[in-house]
Amino acid sequence: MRAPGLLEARQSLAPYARPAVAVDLVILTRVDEALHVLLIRRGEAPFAGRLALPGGFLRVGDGVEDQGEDLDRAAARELQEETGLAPGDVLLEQFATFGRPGRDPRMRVLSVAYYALVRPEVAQRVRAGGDAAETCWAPVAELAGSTLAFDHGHILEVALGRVREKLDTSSLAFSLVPESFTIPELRAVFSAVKGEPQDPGNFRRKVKRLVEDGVLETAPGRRRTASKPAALYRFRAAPRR
Amino acid sequence: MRAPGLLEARQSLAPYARPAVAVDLVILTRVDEALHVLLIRRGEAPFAGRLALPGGFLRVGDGVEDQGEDLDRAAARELQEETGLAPGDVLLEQFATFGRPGRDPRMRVLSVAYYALVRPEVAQRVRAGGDAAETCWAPVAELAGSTLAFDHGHILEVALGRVREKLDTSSLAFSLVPESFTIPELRAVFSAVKGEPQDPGNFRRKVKRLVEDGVLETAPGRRRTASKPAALYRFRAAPRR
DNA sequence: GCAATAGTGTCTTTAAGACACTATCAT
DNA sequence: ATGATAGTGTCTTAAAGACACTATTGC
Repeated sequence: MRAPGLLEARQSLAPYARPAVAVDLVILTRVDEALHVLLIRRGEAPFAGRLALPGGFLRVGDGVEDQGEDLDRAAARELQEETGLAPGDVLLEQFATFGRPGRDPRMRVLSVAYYALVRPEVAQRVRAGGDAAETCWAPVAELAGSTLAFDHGHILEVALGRVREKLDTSSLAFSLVPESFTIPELRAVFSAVKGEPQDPGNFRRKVKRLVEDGVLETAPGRRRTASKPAALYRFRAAPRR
Repeated sequence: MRAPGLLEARQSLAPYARPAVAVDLVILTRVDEALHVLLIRRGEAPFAGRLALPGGFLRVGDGVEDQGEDLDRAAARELQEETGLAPGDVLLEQFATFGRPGRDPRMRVLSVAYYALVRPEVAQRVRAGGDAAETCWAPVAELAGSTLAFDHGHILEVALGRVREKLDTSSLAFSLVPESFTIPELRAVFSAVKGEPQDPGNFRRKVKRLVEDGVLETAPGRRRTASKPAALYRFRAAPRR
C-alpha cells in the first residue's frame, strides 16, 4: 500500500552505501588559567592505548518507523554516559562534521562533533565513563606534541578555534564559570581561551558595561578568598549586542 | 587473518543501523541589493512540486577498501552537477549538520549542509542541473512565507545567520563581488547580507583601511556605469583582523 | 546643463589598550 | 602591619555612526 512515487524514491536511495555516524565530544573546562579537555584512553584497536575524544555511535532505530534519536540528544546521551553530567549542567553545541575517508581505518565513519563547556565546580563531579575507560582532564596548551587517536587532534583544534571566535560575541564564557561568579573568575576564562592575560582594569570596564546593558546582574554574597573578597555577578539573558 | 581486537571492534559496531547521509547546498549570490538563493523544484515525492535546496547523497564506496569521497568533495561534486560551476568559482564551506528524526519521511537522513557564495557574473552562467529539474534564484528576503521541502527553510535560516556572523570578521564578502570590484559593489553585498543600507562615506572609510592594511589593493581600469565611473579594487589575502 | 553616482571631510560617540593608583580583606 | 588581590581613574588611540558636502562622469 505504498504510493508508487515513494517506492521509486526509496529505491533510488537504496544503491547508496551508508556511512557509520558517530557523535564526538570536545568537553572543555577551565582549571586556573588553563583550558582543559576531557580525554579517554582507548582500550581497543584501532589506536589502542592512545588518548581520544569521548564519543559514540548515533542510534538510528530501524530507520523507517523509528528513526532513532536526534543528534543533539545523542550528544547529551554520550555526555551523560561518559561523564555522568546531565544537559543543563553544560553548554552543548554542535560545531562541525568530519568525514575524511580513512579517518577510521575500520570503515567509513562520519563524526558529528560537539563542544561541551563545563563549569569548574561541575567538572569536579565528572567520573569515569560507563565504558570503564580511563578518563582525564588534559590542558589543551600542552597537547601540541601528543597525537590523539583518529583525527581527534584536528577536531580539537577546530573546536578551540570556534570557541575562541564566539567568546567575544556570545554568552559562551558564562558557561565556564560558576552560576555566580566574580570578575576575576570571568577574566580567567578569557585569559585561558585567548591564551593571553587580560588587563584587570579594562576587563572590569567591559563587565560593567554588561551590567549596565542588563546582560549581567549582581548576585548576593561575596567570594571568600585568601585576600580581599570579590563581588559576585550572575548571567541574566541574551547574548550581548 | 584479522587481529582479534579489530574483529571485536568491528562487531561492536555492526549492531548499529546507519543513517543515509546527504550533502545539501545553500547557494547564495547577490542580485542588486538583494541576496538570492538557488532552489530547485522537486519532481518526486516526498514534497513533489515544492522548492528545495539542491543536494545529493554522499558516496561511501564499499565502506572498507574504498571509503568513498570526502564531504567537501561531495559538496563540490553536487555543486558541479546542479549548477555547472567548478570549485574555484565559488567559496564553499560546511556550516552545520541536520539530523532531526522524521525530517525525511522515507528514512533517517542526515544532511551535512554547505553554503556556496557565487560572484554575480558567475551566477549568470548557472544552468539547470543534471537532474533536469527546474532551478531558480529566489530572493531570500521574500521567502518568509513559502515553506521549502523537508527542513530546508530552517537550514537556509542557519546558513544566513552564519554568513551574517562572518561578514565582518572574514573575507567572505569578497566572494560575492567580481574579482575586481568597486566600493559601491562591495557595499551592496553588505547591504544585502545585513538587510540594511550601509552609509556610503563610512563604508568607504572602512574599505580604505583595508587597502592601507594590505588586505585589498587597487586594480587597473574603472567600472563603466550610467554615471561617474568607479575605481576598482581587488582582494589580496588574509581575513581582516 | 543636469541627473546620477563616486568620492571627501567633519563632528560625535563608543570602545579598546596601557597603566598608575586606591581600597579592603585575611593573616 | 602587610601582602595580596579587588577595584578605580585617566590618558590615548581606533573605529563606528550620522550627515553635509564636492567631483566627475554620461547623456
